[in-house]
Amino acid sequence: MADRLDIIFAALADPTRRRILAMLLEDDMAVTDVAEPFEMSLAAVSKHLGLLSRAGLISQEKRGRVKWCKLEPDALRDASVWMQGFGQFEPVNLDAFERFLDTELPSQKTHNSRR
Amino acid sequence: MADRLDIIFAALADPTRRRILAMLLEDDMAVTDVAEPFEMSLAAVSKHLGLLSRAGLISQEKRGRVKWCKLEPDALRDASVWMQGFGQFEPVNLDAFERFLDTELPSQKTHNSRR
DNA sequence: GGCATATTCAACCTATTGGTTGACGATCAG
DNA sequence: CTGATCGTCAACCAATAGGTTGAATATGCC
Repeated sequence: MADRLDIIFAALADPTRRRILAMLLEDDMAVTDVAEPFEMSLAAVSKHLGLLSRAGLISQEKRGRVKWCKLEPDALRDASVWMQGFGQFEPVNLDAFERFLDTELPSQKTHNSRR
Repeated sequence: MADRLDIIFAALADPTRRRILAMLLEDDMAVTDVAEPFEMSLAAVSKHLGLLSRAGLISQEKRGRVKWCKLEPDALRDASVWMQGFGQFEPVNLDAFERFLDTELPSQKTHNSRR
């Protein structure tokens, strides 16, 4: 009964998960590497990734011991369509997006080791 | 500490609240009229409206006994900017939006009495 | 004043969320 | 085989979300 949009918006409503998505925007990452910059247990991050995966926002593929996480931006299209129906939004302002990334990715250390 | 985007996305993650927003897209409405099509108490709808208001997605203005609810589509801009940074979304597909409205506004009886 | 209407508040209940820890299964390296 | 690494699972916990009901507060009508 829970609508697809319910799940997508709920997934986006958490700052940890939005930060993960922003990280994956740069590159695919292993679960352990995703978890590294967060001050919480690996299990907690694993749960967040499970939520993102169930929402279709990322996909996960296991190769060997390592499970790679990949951003699936297509899943945002439904939500984006829904939202844009409400407003005559200005043409996309990428600068504003950069500002969001800056606030949500503090202390931008480059991880993505071991590919 | 709860980010503005947290609150906006959380507000959008509930089907009742999305349906309310879609209703307000047509016209401003009094709290009682907003609540009418829902199978839940007035207090519950009032809480939902409070959440939407705190998220900035609607504004509420009391005139006499009646509190009028008004859509504030501007508040969606931040979230929209965030999302669009992730994808090269096709130009807005209004037909898709209409489909969402159909699924989220079942049995479209026209309320908006007593203005 | 006295009653009806519009809306919120307060207390409560249950389910879900976001986190923890410890044990576990899989896979790779030596 | 042994041991380390990768990731999930299960059980638990505190806080929040979404709903209820009943009382309370405004306001409008006669």
